[in-house]
Amino acid sequence: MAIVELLRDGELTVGEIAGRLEIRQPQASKHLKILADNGILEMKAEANRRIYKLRAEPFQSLETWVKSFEKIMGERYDKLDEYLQEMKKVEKKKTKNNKRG
Amino acid sequence: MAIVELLRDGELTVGEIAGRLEIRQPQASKHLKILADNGILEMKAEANRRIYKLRAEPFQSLETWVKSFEKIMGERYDKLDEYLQEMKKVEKKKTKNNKRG
DNA sequence: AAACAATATACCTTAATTGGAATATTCTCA
DNA sequence: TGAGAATATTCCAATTAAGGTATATTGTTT
Repeated sequence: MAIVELLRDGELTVGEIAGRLEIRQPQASKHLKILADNGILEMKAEANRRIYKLRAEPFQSLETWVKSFEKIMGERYDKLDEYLQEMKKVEKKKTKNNKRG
Repeated sequence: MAIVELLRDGELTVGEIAGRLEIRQPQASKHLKILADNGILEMKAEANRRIYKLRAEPFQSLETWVKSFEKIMGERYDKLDEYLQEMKKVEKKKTKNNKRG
């Protein structure tokens, strides 16, 4: 996640990433490999540098995924709200019959 | 993630979650606790059942986060595109002077 | 080719996560 | 109150991920 946040501002080499995150170069390489293998990052080789940057696609997919949840949760809230309205009516009736409100 | 996907369709008790995901009840409880502690789920106690459901907020935050990336990546693409146009012009000039194209 | 720079890999150690079985807790119902 | 149901907690083993150091690889420069 730190790498993803860092690359938000633009592409960087492995060494720059390691330096800014204060991790060692092999750690940076390992995490970058995993992120690239999973399609989060893309790499271009330039001389003996490897420049990594974010890929757009996973973020688009994630947004689609998140939106699908928000849609469903919104719908469910409507149902719950209706239900709660019903409950209030029932509660009032009960209260009338109770000694304490 | 399996629990989150499962709860997409509505709230469920611990036992139902364990059953549908084919995990044991203690595992379900542990994962549910972590998800609830981190604000992903909310729980309501009903007799001796605990009913878990998704909370909307983290999904909204996630969408905001994702969108901020898409916005930035979109802007960056424009810049990169301009840059690439410049590079093409430079490459053509180089090619004219090279023995091989 | 030799020295150097940047990065990737391999191997090992340590930390964190996950899963299992047993048990404690809380609630219901007779 | 006692039995049973549903869930949480504890303790332990196993798996997985992360971090370190050394070294291999690739490219550059002289």
